[in-house]
Amino acid sequence: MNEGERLTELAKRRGFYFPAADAYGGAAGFWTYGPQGAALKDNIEDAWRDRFVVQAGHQEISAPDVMPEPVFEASGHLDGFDDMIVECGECGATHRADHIVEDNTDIEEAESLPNEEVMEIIASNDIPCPSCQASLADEPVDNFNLMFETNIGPGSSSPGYLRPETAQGIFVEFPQLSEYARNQLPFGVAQIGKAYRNEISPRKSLVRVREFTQAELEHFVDPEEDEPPLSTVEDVTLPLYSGERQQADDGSVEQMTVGEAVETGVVTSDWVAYYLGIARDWYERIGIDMDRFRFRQHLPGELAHYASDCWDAEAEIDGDWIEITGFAYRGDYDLQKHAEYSGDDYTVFKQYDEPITVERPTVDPEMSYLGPEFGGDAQAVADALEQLAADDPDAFDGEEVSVDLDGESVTVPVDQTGFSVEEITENGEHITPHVVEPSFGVGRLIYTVLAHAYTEDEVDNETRTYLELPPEQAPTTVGVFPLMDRDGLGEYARQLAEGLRQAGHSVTYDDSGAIGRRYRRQDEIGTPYCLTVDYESLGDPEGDADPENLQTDTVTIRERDSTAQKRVSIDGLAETVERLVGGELTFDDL
RNA sequence: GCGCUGGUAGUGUAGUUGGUAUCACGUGACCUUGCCAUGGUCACAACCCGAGUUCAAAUCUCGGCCAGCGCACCA
Repeated sequence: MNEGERLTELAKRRGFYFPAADAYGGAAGFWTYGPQGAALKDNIEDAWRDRFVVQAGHQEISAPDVMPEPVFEASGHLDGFDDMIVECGECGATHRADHIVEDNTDIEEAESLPNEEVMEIIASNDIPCPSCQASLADEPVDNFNLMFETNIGPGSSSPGYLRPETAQGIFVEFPQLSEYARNQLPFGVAQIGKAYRNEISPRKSLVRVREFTQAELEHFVDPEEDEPPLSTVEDVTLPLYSGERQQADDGSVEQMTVGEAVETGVVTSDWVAYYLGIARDWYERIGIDMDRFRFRQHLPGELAHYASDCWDAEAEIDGDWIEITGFAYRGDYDLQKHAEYSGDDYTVFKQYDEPITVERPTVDPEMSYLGPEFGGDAQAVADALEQLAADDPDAFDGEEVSVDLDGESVTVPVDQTGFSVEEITENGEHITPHVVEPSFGVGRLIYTVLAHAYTEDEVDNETRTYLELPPEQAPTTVGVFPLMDRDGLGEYARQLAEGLRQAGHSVTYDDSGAIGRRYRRQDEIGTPYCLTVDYESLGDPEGDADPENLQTDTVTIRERDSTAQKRVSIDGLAETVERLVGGELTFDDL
């Protein structure tokens, strides 16, 4: 079994995740998180929230999963997510119609052409099926949209779509969100939520699915003035796999600090570099193996149309590199689009330190002259004069001024134009913010964390499987066991478990079978600590304990990774466990 | 979406001249067990779905669904 298979088996057996609706044959690309998986997902989301919202001083929102069509017309998903496909009647292979047209003709951007035209181009150019060379001349060109479509309300007059990314829910609400940020750049808005893509072929359990959770941050910045606090991350070492490195033969990763990456220009955007640094430490915190991790730069050909520089965080599993986060500098693309399509204001007013006075040439044409002189063209002449004043105020220096009207030059006396140069005080300007976007795939993070946490070792000549999860991420914090369920050990342990639960810990109580078996159960779900109530806890002088030195009201605490045990007092135990989980205390300190 | 391979208790598996299913782990109960999958007894639990062939289908045929891999796809 390879890593992925072992993980899938463990995930199903122990309740991390499994195919959804299996009773009805299931549906490809949909997974249910079981009790352990849902808890792990919550913990990872909480850790993300802690770092990218709370510590970063950003705000979190929750937008709808369904949005009306115009949102996706503006975002470009309606066209961009809509693939033109043509199916070969001979071999049945499906191809991107626009791609084969681009490959076989001089036409670029075939995607923007209507389907019928693409079909005609295929026929008239005799483009064959790339798989079997059969003629595609009479094959219809169809659309396949990766977005799930639905209807809002009765009938089909109001189409809606399940969002293919959470980001648009932030962009579309920018005017309101900006208001909440008191219109002060920079500010960040985060969202953790579901996104949906009707993928052609879901693969590799949680890696490519049709419904998934994204954790996205949209950091809105003033491109002219705002700088990331690079000094806080400049010494963080990044494993960078630049475009240049990818094209070189050895294809090796280069270890470089954030500071060096910015200085040498390997990462062109300071903002992206900043987030790579933040994210790298965060990945380590949630348990991703930094020896199986890299940041890969998008090659020029794979860059999205809106992005200038883009890096993916990738993790290695079974020799494959899986994208777990995309870091994009999206510029002002998204806000511009929504401004254009909605007509609303997606800018921020940026006040100057000092108001500035500018000279602005203006015209105030004498319409009672232009009207009789130019008739129906009078307004066009006035507009042309206004444009000329802005472009070339010197043209108004003489007695007459000429403007171009539909290729014809017309002349107007300057004294009829009302030309003047006004002094105007400007207090600031409207700018469209740029956006820096780290976008995390939560399911893929879970998959990676589990794969990297999966460990086997040997205890007393037996193979032991355990998940080396950081205590903070572990679905269950502590297992509580009586050594045996008799002589009051069980009652004592149940009370202990209850007390820990009331203190907010995620506790599993288990009195079934031998103690070793119970430890192994917890090992497999990554529970970092187990507490065992034994006879010494009760003050029973029988057995192993030194009767002269009985430590009543103590329990043993066992560490998952080392299987080492220590004896701790039940006084303040909830707090001790909390400090262990929080990393303020190590097991060795006990 | 195409192709290849596969689908048997919760998990991993055995099982082709067609006759209702093997083993292990697991789960539960009881006994044993004074700290790392103890031993014992008992119990629970499966042939992916549908159609066809047949007296009879886990087994043969067809279709579907699902999984893994390859191709394609991944604004």
